[in-house]
Amino acid sequence: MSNDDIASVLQETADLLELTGGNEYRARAFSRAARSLSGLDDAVADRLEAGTLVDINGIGDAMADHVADILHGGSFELRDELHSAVPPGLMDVMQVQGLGTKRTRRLWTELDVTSLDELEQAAEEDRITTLDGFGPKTQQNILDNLRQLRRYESKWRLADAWAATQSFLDRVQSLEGVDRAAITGALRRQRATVEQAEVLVATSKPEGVHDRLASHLDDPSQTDAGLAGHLAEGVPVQVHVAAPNRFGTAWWRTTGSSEHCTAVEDREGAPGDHKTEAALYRAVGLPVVPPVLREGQGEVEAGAADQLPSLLSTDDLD
DNA sequence: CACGTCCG
DNA sequence: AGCATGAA
DNA sequence: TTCATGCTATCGGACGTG
Repeated sequence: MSNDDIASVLQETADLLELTGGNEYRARAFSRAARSLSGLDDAVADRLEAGTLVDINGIGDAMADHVADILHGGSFELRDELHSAVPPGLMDVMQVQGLGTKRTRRLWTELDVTSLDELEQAAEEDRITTLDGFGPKTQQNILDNLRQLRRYESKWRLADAWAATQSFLDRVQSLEGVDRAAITGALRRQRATVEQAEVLVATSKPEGVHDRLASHLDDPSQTDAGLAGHLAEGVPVQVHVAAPNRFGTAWWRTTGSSEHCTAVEDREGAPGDHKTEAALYRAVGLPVVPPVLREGQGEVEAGAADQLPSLLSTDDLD
């Protein structure tokens, strides 16, 4: 449990307090405590141990107790109480840009909006403008921002998914039977957002590898080409398993995009088994196409004409 | 223009 | 809720 | 040291509303 994790529980409590119409100054106290903790250099757990938590601005005896509870069980009494007093969907409503605790509370109490769906419906039926202080622009902004939010729900930012996957890889690579493990899929293509992480594992003796991999995943399940589950950080992950002698082909195939793969296959048909991507591209008469370019945007034609753009790399920095 | 609300 | 201050 | 009391609570900019 990182400092930021603890801080977000406190901030959530502040929001819940305002959402339920509680004392706004009490809510601010939780906000301030959250801010102090997220900007703290040392680990909160250490501070708690040393008893120096109360030295921090905005943290007194009561708040320190709450923090201890959070560290121990992920939550604390007040927060649990407030949580059960608020419809679960209301927290989603607050994620809409332009909706804070005040407006969300009014939508809830005056229009019975308790979820994104109900919010959308209210806006479409022009009911939001019936509220004092909510005009046509506000209603339209709500609708726009709600749809914007929908486009990114179940999407992970590249950097977050990448970091989570990397720490999974670090553990997986040393597993018995794992010759090699690599990031693949949209994540390898460095898409700005990804729906899931994908990892390719090469193994020469598949027996038992599935189980060992599964033990590092949350809610693991068997799939056609390997297994699926969630990383500790909550990112959905697809683990593909392949024999080493066709690692290159599997890596290429799982990296995609499907448009890129189709474009390659349109030249020479489906590639055979290759150990490396370099061998695969050589076999189809193309230079190795960097993963970021494999989007089916003409990179195959460009490669065939030896016209691939040269990408910037960290080496280009002074 | 004054006020409330949201955001960072 | 935190914090400062003063009393028990 | 503990307890009781009273005072305080981030802030500036942007935007929409009436």
